[in-house]
Amino acid sequence: MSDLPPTPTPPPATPTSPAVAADSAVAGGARVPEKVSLDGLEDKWDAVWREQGTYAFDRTRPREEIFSIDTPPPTVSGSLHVGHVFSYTHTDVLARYQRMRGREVFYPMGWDDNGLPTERRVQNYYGVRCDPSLPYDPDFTPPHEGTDGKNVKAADQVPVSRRNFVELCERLTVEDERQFEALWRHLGLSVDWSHTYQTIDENARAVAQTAFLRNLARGEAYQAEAPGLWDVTFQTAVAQAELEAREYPGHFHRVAFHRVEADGSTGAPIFIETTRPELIPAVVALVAHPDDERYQHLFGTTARSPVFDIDIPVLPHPAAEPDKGAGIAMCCTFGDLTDVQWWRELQLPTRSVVTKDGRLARETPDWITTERGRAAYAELAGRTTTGARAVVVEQLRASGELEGEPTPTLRMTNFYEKGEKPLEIVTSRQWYIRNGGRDADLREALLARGRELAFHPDFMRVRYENWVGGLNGDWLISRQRFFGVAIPLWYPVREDGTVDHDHPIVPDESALPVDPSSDVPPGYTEAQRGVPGGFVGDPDVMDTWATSSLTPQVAGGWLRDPDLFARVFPMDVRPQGQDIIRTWLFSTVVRSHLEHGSLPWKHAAISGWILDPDRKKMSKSKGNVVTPMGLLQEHGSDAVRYWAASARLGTDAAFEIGQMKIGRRLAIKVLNASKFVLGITGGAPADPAAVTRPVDRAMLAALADVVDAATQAFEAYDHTRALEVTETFFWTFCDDYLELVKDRAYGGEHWDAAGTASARAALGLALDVVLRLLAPVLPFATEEVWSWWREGSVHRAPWPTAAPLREASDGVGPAGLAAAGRALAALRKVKSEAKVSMRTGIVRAELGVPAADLPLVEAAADDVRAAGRVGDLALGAADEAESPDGVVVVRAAELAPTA
RNA sequence: GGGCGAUUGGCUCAGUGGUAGAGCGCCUCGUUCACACCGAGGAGGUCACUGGUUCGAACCCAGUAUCGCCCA
Repeated sequence: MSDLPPTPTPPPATPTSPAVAADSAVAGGARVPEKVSLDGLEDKWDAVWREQGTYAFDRTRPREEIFSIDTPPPTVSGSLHVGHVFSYTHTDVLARYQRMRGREVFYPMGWDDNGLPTERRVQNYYGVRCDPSLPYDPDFTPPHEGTDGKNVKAADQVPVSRRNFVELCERLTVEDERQFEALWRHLGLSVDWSHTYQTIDENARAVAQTAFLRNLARGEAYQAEAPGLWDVTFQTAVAQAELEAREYPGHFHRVAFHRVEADGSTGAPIFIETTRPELIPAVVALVAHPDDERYQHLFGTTARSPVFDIDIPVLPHPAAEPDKGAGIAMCCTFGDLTDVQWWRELQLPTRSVVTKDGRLARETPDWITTERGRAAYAELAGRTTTGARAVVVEQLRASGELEGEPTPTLRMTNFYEKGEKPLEIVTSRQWYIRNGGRDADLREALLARGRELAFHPDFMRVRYENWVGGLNGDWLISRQRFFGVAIPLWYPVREDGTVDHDHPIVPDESALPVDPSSDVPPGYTEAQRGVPGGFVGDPDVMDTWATSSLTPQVAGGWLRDPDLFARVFPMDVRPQGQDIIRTWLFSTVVRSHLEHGSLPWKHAAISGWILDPDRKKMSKSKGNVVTPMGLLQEHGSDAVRYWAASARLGTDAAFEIGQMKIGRRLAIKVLNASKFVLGITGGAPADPAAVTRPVDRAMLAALADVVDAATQAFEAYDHTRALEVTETFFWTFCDDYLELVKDRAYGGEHWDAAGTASARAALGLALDVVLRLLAPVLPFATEEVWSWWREGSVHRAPWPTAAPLREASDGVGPAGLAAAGRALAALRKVKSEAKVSMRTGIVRAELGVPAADLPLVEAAADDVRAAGRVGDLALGAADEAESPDGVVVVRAAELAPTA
């Protein structure tokens, strides 16, 4: 009985509503406004929810009663767009359902202010730039406070310490966060706003550094000097997950290498094709496929490079592609990842010419020994790769070692996702965390975690598996950037002034977070920074994903609040976009697996894209974004939420104003139908035992089925199905049931009291249940109606169950409502085709009802007669011939004369 | 090149073996006694294509095409 309405008590005054003064109190205690409206409900109810702590998380509840959500922290320096509203609504709908099911929902909100976007924004807003070598200045005042969007030139930016930079970031993002919070509140997210975090705040830094140090202690984090992808614009190493392959135009150059005979003389040319002739000075081998007939005789011999006269071996390797170019390739250190593979597997020497700024080394390499080679290189020194390429092509042409003219080509090239120049491969010392990319056992363990995780929709798991299966190295977490969580290490400086990277100095966990550029390691003094016998701080920061991969720990209070953490972790669900399965989702699984030996959550709810009308992904760069707040204000939050909730997880959805209008219509209908029902029942307690009429019982039986279907759908993370079945029922309830019972529910002398009581009780029961079913999607309209006659929030009311409705329907099936509805439709059709008002009376009508439905319609005959305004209604059984489609046939109807 | 998803009325989408569905839009009409941010009725589809399995296929199987995304 718990979800039947309790005895209503007078609702509390709601001074926030100007409509209250005009409320009309009706018998039974309901206070329904004369005129209902959606306008202003967002502000009204946000204020009430805030004041009442409706969504406050009760941390005393045990783990099994808690539903915890690992909310995606939006990037605060970016702007919110419709896609955010879309996916965050999916999460909120789920949160509200779980809350009504009795789970205490842990629903925090984070702000992602760590990383490159914020770095750029702070630079421009305050006119500063981060220089980690500087000491912290507690009295620093930035040169600007907002620069109206103008960029401050790098030369004019004042260098500040990392700690000062972080402080400015926190200052700047306060305003961003206020605006985000205002939007989320307006949208109706049931977040507990006392649980917020920033990915750069002290707690997040402490968590990220602690996790890293523990990875280090267990051998899961390590440093290596190795060739890696490098962005020459940002001058930082880039991880595999940040790659983006793009088509990039170039030219194939057919270039002659030369066979070196046993006596040292050069012989026949060996032609290779390359798009990067400027790397010829870095050549270390020629490589062909071991089975390639054309080059069998060359394997094991020596070849000499054009122009630079570098002698190199000709070697077989299966990664060479016989049908690509000439089938034999030059291996340089390093042109691409295949070069790295050859270099590693064939144990070739390292001859690097491209430096970290994307230019060729200024010193002529010592492996170029001939005079013409050294002269040629001198012309390249210090040039960009593009500039050097043009020079080399001229040199090849001059020496006759270029065959024919370069032919244009378009090939896939690796870019940093935020970069505009192709990535180079540069050797540097970097930190890595093991992620299974170089370890089959770990990879298998992480794949098993993927199978353990419930993806919604399930097929999204494939993306995880593809990514994990395709990893070709560990996770590179160090970045040569300035703003971010510092790598919490120092290194001893040897007496000769060189840095001893092999013996990092580790802070105590209790000291975290630390900034090695301004904090001093244990046992040292600031005076020893950078001097022989002293120390230096690691200048790098961690990849932003190295912090984001710990959002469950950051939000859940790992380290700082073990009691809370034990109650919320592992979390129940991670909601996120499909685009960051390989980054955010995967890296979070890695960290949790390594640190906790478990999944970070049980479910992953993956939202799709928002597509514009041209089926293109909506994005800022395409200039087709809509301001979310404007959208909410124009259509109403419930309407926009309805649109979002109409799209299933994992499915791309069209940005459709029309769908929002439908949502708005539904929300208004909820207000109006509720007003009507409460106007009749007065909000009096609905007694299930009073429901005696078959059609009333049938309606409740149908509603019971809807409750089951909606509940089942929500449990399967299918909010769309839940909404659909509820919405369909609700419209039938309004269009057919309300019309059928209207007259009887009003009562009057021609109705017996029991019939009127039955209708009123059924209306009251149904309204109560339907509001609760719709509450997750339409939190404002349902709360508004709830407040008219109930105490407390509908969002803390228990989710309905079918059993009490079935009990009230007393064994009557759900078919009676639809059958009576079809009879009513037949009468409406008569009027519609006669082009008369629905209020027109029918003196006499005879309906042919399919035999199976006949008893059902007969049981509701009084209601059908009243709703159709029929004086004399005759019902007969229609056979297959008369009604082949099972419709109700009008055998005869005599319309009353219109007034 | 590999993988995943999609292809159903003008539009947006449901529908996983048993006589094609919804909403919007459209057409016709009505109405202010819950609802004009309204109501009623109607028209409209050989379910992308080709084979196959089956008594029966939008649905299962094989292949093809187109679109989108992910990975090479």
